[in-house]
Amino acid sequence: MVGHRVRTRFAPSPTGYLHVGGLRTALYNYLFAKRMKGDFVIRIEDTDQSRRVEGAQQNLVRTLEWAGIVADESPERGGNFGPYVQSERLTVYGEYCTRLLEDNNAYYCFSTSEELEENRQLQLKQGLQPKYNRKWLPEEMGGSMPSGEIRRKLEEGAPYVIRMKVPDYVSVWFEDMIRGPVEFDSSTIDDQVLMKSDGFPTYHFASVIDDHLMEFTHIIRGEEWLPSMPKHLLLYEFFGWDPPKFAHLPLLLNPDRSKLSKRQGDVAVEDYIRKGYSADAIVNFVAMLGWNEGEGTEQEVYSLQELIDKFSLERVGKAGAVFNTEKLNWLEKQYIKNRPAAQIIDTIRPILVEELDKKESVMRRETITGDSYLSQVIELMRERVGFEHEFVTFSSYFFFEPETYEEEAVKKRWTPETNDLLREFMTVLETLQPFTAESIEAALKEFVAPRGLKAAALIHPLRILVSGVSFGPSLYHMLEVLGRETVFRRIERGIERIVVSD
RNA sequence: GGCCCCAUCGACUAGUGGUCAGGUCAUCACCCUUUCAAGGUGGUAGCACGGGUUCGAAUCCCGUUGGGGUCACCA
Repeated sequence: MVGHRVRTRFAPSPTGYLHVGGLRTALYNYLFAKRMKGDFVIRIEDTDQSRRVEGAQQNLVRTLEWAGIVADESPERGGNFGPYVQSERLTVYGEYCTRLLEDNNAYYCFSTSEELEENRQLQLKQGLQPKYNRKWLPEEMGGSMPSGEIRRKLEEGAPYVIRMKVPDYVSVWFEDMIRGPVEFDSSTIDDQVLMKSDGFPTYHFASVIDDHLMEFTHIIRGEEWLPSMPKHLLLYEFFGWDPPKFAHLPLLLNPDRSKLSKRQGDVAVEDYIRKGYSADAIVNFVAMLGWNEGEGTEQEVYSLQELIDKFSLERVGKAGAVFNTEKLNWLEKQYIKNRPAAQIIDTIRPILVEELDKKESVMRRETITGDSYLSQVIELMRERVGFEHEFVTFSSYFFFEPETYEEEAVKKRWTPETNDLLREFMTVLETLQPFTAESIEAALKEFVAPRGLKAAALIHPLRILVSGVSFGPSLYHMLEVLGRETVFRRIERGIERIVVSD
């Protein structure tokens, strides 16, 4: 393996959406491969036809690519080690299975599921660890089944599975890149099914064969696979292959520290995309769940390229990490604060257009969907939104007339004189040249001073009339962006509609 | 239950024998301020426990406890 080009893989089964844990596994595989100037491969593990979901494979790849994780080899891109879908590699598994059979490392098993279950219950009742009873282990392999009986069943066409013969009492050892040395005793392992009765291989069998044939140098996967390491290692031994290096990643956890699962929150990457999280933030966040650069840095925000430059398996932690989205929210804001306006416009304009199709606005559509207007809105709002779509929804008053006026705020900011003051101030605004934040501010202060009023006496009512709410960006800048015409319209309409309850 | 993995603030973590145990998120207070944010300053908060080893342990060893994973013809 030394000196070979690094090759890693992400091997999901196409059963639905991309799990955030899966995203992290894929990401670490990708980062490691790219860091080492190697190849990252996607292989589809569809050996369970019953769980197959139409379109899942395409969705998986699409979501990965959304995150910036692009495979060098995959079912859609091809490559020199294909096919990359296990259901298209059945003959390969058949050949290697035959080899195991011939070498007496595997055997036919005709036990029915009912029989197996019965046996399991019996062992449980006796206080034993449930384990296959090796009923069909042939005599010549140390079992009690005569070869004639096996041959008879085969000729009969009886359904069967093929099991690996796990040697008794050998110890299996390997060095995990994250956990260090791990040792197992073969006596605790069952004779794992390698080929199912439908002719498909099990995960254990197919993945070992493919990992070898596809020449992966490093297998980076979730910790839930650690207990099946002895089976896999034994298979490498049976075939006389050098196993790749292994790294078992700590799990992503629910708030209660159990394995991250549905029902305790969203686990699909697609869920987070739908909520408005960006690839930048999700990738950054998920990368930091288990990995960090180490001493000497306080960096929290990393681009994908920076992650590639700095990633190493040595700095992956061993303990599980709670998937707590508080920090993800903060990261999302960091990215919004720094993202070029043009890029934000690309994502919010379609959202805005959709809104405008649903709900008419008195504002000129070409203006409010234009680059110039939108980038002004973005600069005013980027430090105040949590998601990009909030540029449209949270600050809808930049696009639509306010329909209601925050009741509490009106109550707090209105005095009996307020409306008259507002009307007077409008005459000032009417002729103000130019209509800019600076000139509005100056005019307002000039208006207010001789009357012995504070600027706030006008500022708050103006904000409420124009936006409907008591919070938002700098009032002066907001008025400038909205423009004189809109500001006037809203003040006039607002004064009529505001109900001042004493 | 067997086997395996893990254990620093509420969360993510730095730390590899000598640190006032550091940072980020969240939280609290204050500052800034027309509001809301953003920003700034400060605070609350942690080495699961018990034994060793050592002049000295968050760091090394053992045990306990706790948590998790896994024990399929699913991956």
